[in-house]
Amino acid sequence: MSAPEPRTPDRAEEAAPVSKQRLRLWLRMLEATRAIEARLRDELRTEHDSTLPRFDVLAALYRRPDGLRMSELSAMLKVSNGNVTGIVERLAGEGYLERLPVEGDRRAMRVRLTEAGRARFAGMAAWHEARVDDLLGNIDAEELDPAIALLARIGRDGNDRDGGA
Amino acid sequence: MSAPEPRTPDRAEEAAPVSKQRLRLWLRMLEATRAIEARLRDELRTEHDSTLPRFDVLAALYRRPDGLRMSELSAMLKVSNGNVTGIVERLAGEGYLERLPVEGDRRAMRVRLTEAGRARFAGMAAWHEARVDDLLGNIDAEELDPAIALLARIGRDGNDRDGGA
DNA sequence: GCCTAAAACTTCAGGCTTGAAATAACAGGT
DNA sequence: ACCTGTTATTTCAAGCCTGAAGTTTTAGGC
Repeated sequence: MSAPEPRTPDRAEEAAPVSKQRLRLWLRMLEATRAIEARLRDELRTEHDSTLPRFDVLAALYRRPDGLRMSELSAMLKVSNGNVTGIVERLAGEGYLERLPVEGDRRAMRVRLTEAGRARFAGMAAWHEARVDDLLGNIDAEELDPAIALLARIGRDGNDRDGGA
Repeated sequence: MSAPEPRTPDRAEEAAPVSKQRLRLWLRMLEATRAIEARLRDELRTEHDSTLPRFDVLAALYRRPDGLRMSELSAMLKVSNGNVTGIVERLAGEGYLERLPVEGDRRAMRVRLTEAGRARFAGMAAWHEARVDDLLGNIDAEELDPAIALLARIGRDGNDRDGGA
């Protein structure tokens, strides 16, 4: 119990290394993702005076000229409702988006980019794409499709502990 | 093979799609990583009453019976010094690690797991490896090595904006 | 119309994270 | 011994994030 060693060399002679390799893959994923995120966050802060969460919100709204409800926004970004409340509040304070009432449902809020917000995001988006292209420059064209396909299979379906309860 | 690529006579004619693909790869990386992180964080919280940052600190210290200095710890985990201060404070409060003076340098702090900390991590580590193995169960054995190799090339070397200044 | 359950948000406490500023201690030169 | 610059660490403000609890409004059943 004190050391995570391969316990049963008899039957699981091949299963153990594979699980180790999966763990290694996971650590590399984390490492790579965090390195790039750190880079983007830093430059977003120093050169664009913004943050990744703000960028994500602007990006989601940019393709929706009519805006989104708070709950749609949080579902799309996969963050909690309360989280979106705060980010939207700050972005609205900065003049990049506006909150509108939803006709027929006084509980709901529709949130939409202002013109300033559209212009703001357009500038950041071009920078962002170029920057990501550069940071992933190591990956050649023919490697992209397979890598995308592989990652698309991770974290989606029911790899639940209970095989499908 | 899947995309009918013309032979790109012009310079920018191929650069654009590749950069789009790199962006797509980045978004998939983010998506997959966040999905798994969310899963692990949730179960770590509900089933082990802990968090990912705490787990990371315990993991780093587990392989170092003599402990680590605060600065070594933050360098290893690639987070700020101030961040580590807080996490270590909480873990020490919970009795899982202890802070010792460093002989010959009264500025420095050595941090080491207690016996309770070792036992605590040993339990979580087995769970963690099994859980990651399950969450990445979609990835077959023969895909692991190439994927690991590809990710190892991301986020490391100088893909800096200034090509080598 | 009234009641209850559900939905859309917000608020809050607690924790994580960073970058900047503050403290304390060391190291080297004079 | 005294400065000066550097190193190790903590402190702090601000933001991000979650899950839980609270508010207001809607929808459905009666």
